[in-house]
Amino acid sequence: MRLITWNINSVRLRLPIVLRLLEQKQPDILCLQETKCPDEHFPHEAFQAAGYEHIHIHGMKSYNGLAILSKIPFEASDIYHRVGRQDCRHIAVTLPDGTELHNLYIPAGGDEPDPEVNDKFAHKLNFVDEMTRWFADQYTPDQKVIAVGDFNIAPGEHDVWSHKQLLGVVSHTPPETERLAKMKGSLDWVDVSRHFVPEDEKCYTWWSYRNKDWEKSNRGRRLDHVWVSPPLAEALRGHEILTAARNWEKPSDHVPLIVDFKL
DNA sequence: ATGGTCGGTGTCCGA
Repeated sequence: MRLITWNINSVRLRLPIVLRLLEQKQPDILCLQETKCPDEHFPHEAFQAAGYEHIHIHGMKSYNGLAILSKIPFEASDIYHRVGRQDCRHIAVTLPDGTELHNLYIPAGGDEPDPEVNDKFAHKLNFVDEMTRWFADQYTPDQKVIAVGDFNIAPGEHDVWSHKQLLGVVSHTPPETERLAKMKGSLDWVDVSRHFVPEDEKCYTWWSYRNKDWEKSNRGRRLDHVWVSPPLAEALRGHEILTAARNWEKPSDHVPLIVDFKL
């Protein structure tokens, strides 16, 4: 089974390159974040024509929004974590073998890393705390669970281009990385990118739009993640960060993260 | 130390 996660920052604007990804990489399941599209405007037909018959979406006007597109049938869940807001940041489906797949878009958190003065940062921390509690309550580590998405946190020293320079920058601050570590403990999750890429090797999935020469300066961050519960770790077969997609026409600032399983 | 660019929407907000 091939699974891809990608923050595409508008599904309507990005439709041509999403179809290109499907054509090139032929995933069984594609999880999208930041679709920025109300459900009634979601381009179902284009994805169904590409072979992705099974679609679960949760979108809204202008912001946020998620989609799971699949060749494999699934049962859509009606669980959504909103954490005090009307945001669309969490959807889930159950696969035929019972594996539960969660697609997450954790809040970015604004600029100021102080929950006292910045509501968006407070919301981000609360969101991670709530997901941590919920995963621990909902599951035990022997169950098959996958969590993917744009977590908007680069947890490790080598998940950012400069650990020292980003310690005070939202996405890599200790309150965020400590909370994400707790969330990782909620189900003894395996961080799939670090399962395949050594801990001391730089690894990024996002490069800012503000840096035109993103490839040369390479000031990236690893904000996108695939986590699996322990029983699925032995099924992992491969992993690719499709950095080339950052140079596709009208690119997203995130690139696809591809994971292969033998199930 | 600062500002740099996107997308959706509506003349700004969120990333």
